[in-house]
Amino acid sequence: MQTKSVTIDEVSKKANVSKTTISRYINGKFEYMSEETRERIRLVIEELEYRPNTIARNLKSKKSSLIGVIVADISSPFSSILLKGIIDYCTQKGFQTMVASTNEDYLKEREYILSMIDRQVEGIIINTAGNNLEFLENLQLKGVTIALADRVLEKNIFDTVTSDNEKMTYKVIESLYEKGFERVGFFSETLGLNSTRLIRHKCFLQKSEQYVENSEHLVYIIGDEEGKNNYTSYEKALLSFTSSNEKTKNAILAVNGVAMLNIIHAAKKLNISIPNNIGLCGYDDWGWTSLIGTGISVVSQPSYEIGFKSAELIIKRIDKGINYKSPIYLELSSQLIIRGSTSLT
Amino acid sequence: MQTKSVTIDEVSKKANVSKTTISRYINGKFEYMSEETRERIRLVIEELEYRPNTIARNLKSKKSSLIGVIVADISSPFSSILLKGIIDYCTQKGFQTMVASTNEDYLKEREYILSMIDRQVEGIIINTAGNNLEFLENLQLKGVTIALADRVLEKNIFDTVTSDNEKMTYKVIESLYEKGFERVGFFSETLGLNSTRLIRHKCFLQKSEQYVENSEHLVYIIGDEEGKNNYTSYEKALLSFTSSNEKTKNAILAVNGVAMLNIIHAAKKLNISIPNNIGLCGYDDWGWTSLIGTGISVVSQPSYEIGFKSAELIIKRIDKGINYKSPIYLELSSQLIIRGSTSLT
DNA sequence: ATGAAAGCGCTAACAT
DNA sequence: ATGTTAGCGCTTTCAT
Repeated sequence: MQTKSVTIDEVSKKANVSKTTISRYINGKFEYMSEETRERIRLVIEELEYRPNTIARNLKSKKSSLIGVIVADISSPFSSILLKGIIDYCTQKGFQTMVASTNEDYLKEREYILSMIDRQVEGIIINTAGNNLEFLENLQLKGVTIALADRVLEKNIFDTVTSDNEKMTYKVIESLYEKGFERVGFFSETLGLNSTRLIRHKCFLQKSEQYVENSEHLVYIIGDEEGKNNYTSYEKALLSFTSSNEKTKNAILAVNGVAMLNIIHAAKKLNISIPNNIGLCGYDDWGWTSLIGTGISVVSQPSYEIGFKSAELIIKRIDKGINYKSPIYLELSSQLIIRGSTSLT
Repeated sequence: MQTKSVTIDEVSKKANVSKTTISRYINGKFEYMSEETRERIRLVIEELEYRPNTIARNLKSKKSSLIGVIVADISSPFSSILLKGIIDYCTQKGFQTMVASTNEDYLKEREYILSMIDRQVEGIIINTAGNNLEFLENLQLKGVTIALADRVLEKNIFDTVTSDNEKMTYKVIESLYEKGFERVGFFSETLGLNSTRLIRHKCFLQKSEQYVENSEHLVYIIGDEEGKNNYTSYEKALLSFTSSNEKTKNAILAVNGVAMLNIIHAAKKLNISIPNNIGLCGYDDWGWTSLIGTGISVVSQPSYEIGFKSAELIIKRIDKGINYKSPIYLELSSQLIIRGSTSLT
């Protein structure tokens, strides 16, 4: 891209020293040269506007100061906050980030990861689309530094930062039934390989058993596939849920912010009032949740902190070398925020 | 990071050919070798799991297939959609992206841009924090390929993709007065160097003159500095606006989605009903805008397309070489969506 | 305090 | 159809 750029050679000639000395200068090893030389080099570099070629330095030194970041869906607010956490920490530590988005495709995930390794990234933070346990394990065995952000794989294999999904899912369901709701439905897009959705789903089933007979039929999956509990739209699912038992007090737990938004849209279209006709609670506390109706109750996730911490973990791992001890698993706390959408009057 | 990686040398030895032939193979120049050799190389590469070192290839070839992306605030939904557009196009064209966020700091912007150039990116897409006209012009003169996304600098210097801010600002103000509002206030965070805010502000003043005497005093800036029209919080500004003239029908134009959200929060806190006590209209149509109250009227911006197109522009520029013709300026269309927040009954 | 020389892993001009 | 050779721009021994 540069028409022609200044190299270390030109600088060394103009400053009348060897490339070695220039190299020492740009690496801050001033002990190896006289005050005078140092100053002369400084001036020449300034004059020529010399900037070392990072690519060339990397090739030789094997240090790229690059962290790869793989997110499953860059357009979701969750990812953008996660990314901010990651980038903030990395920048602060002198690392740059390469970002890719897999659109929930685990094959793309593999492709992007390999491609980043080819670029000599020093570590990779992954918000995984799933299904890549073996693939990632192999990479780690080969010396690739990996950290998982938000979405988990088997514990004790990778450094992982996530949130307390189990605990909060139990808590939110308990809270709903204790408030007096008699049926709590679980609404989600296709669970797929998404660990977060899978965990919330599993905990939903487990916890619901304390309160209802058959929790399976309270699950509503919105997606394209055939199968039981499977609907093609939020409206259909919502209609099915509300009509299947009109005499009980019903509430919905939405698997994430996107699902929650879709449910609110569907409810509005169907003229179903929240919380008068149905209660609603979800995950993700984005700026608007308190403004819709009497406010939507949510589990507020520490998205930024998950990003920040995962970056911290990976950079520490890089600094100390890969084998200093077993994987670290961090579970950050979410917060249950109760608003009007779950009040029974 | 890799414990030790396979190089072209090992492959060439194991395959009993020269490095050149391997190089030809990995660059797809199969015309230069026999079917037999080709197959032999294929097998060796597979066996050794050889992957070419991108860093080394870049150093020699001067092609990094990397696009730098600088956004002003990565945590804003606007940026994340913009980014998605950029990354989608780049990925599709075989480019990878390096992302940095300046937090609206033009000095950081400079730093990150230089650092990306040091990494030999082939082009840089910038959502500029402002104030870097001269800096960027100089870089472009030196051969750096630059495209601006959303925020503009002087026209006809850089490839630029933005939206029709002037037109839509006129249109939204016209629409408000035509609906019967008698005073339209303009609410914004500190304008700073943000071209989008500055343009909307300028157009607000211009257009408002058609309808009111002194449009200057209808501007409410929320920020830390001292100065006229300057408030420390949205609540104070809102209170000042509403109380300064209680007999007229008032409406607010919020400079962007974030400001809009803040105004709604403030109105709620102050028990000011939208639109009964005050009309509201903003920019950015994020999923929730139709769900708050009777819906918030907005100018919906083509954020994804701005990202996508700016990536297209820069990659075309890269492919054809820097000087093929004068800068391209693209203004994509926004859409005015009228909802309940601007109805006068 | 400074430099010469040998690479890092690859590409490409120029053989043959 | 294949190889030799000379780098890309830097870092890093090993000398002096």
